[in-house]
Amino acid sequence: MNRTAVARARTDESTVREKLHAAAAQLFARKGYAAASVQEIVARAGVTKPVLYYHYGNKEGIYRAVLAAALDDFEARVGAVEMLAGSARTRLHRLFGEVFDLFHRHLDVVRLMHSIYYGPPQGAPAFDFDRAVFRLHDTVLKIVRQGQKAGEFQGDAQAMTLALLGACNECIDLELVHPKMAVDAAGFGRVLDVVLRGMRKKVRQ
Amino acid sequence: MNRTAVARARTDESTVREKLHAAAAQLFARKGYAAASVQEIVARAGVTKPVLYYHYGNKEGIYRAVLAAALDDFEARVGAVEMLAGSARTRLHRLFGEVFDLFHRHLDVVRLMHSIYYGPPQGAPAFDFDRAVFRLHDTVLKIVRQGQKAGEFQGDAQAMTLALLGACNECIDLELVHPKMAVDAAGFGRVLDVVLRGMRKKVRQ
DNA sequence: GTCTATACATGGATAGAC
DNA sequence: GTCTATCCATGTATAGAC
Repeated sequence: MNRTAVARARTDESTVREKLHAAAAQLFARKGYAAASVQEIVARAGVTKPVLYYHYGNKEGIYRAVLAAALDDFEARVGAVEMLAGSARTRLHRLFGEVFDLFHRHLDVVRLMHSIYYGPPQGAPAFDFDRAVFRLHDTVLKIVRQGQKAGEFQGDAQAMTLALLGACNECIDLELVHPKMAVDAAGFGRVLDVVLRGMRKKVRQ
Repeated sequence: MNRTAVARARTDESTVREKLHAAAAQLFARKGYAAASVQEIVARAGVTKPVLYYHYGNKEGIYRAVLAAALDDFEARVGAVEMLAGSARTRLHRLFGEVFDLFHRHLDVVRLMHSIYYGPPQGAPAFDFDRAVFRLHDTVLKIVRQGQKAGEFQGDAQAMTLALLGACNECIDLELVHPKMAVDAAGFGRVLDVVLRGMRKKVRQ
């Protein structure tokens, strides 16, 4: 039984790094980069300032660590759904269902990323979100094109991709701003279906 | 010729209030509320701090003035398009065309509002964006329902409204983040058409 | 690795002269 | 109405002891 295992076994104690990471994630998400102070982060983690600077170098360091961890998680999810079988329509439903669900369970982090990505740089260090965003975009576009080749869809692939992503973003945004009025997974499915209906190829009846 | 007219006639001089307003609008939009300092605002306006506090009370005062002016402008536009004639499809195209165009010409302000509305409260005073957002949402929903009654559309009115708004937001967001890849008005029209196609009622052929 | 104490900068806001 | 000078709180970051 080494030292790490001993530390892990204690009461509810995780390592200091983990506590700092968790505290920073919550505060950055709830207050934004500028408004979340180092003082508050260390207070919530139950340590003092030098501990944070020892482990993460500076405020920017722990900020990057938090964002990177969240994005890695997101990419792993998308990657997992990417290689499923089935019709293009089914796979798009699965993909967006997964994304909707993931965002739904991490609204705070989504809110933070959203404001950093789309909003003015609020004194926050630049961070590369594009990799993850492009990943999702390209995955959707790929499935749409496969659907075209298979004769499922017709129309402008880029326009269809944007319409699909827009439907997803709109439902997430609604949840961010008016949780009471937000749609659930079924409601999101109906919004998605409006778009999918506009994509499908007409068949002689 | 009164005193105001004389002041207006001078070189490029507008009133001090107007210069402060313009400087604040730019800086809030480019840096966010917290990161835009009073010092920078007054420097850009070519005056000193007490002037700002004399005219607007405090930082929050000029911030509210900037946002209120922008929202009033937006609501006036939506109101103007609201009472047009034509098919539901045509009116939706006109409405979103107007909104897309307006946002396009004020990207900085849109960016600011976006981050305040969807993002974490970055130390910024609370501000009521809901009035304007609901206004657009309700206008779209109303036209959609009229389209249903007229036999133009079929389906879930709420889902269709969200799909339309999502298409619009997606194109604006794209412009905010990747101007190079952004779609123009025609491209936006195509995205809108994907959704509208999914809304329309099938006719026997 | 973690603490106390502190240096140092910035930012919001005001007093008081003009 | 506008200026100069200044107050004071907060925030990032570090020195140095343990």
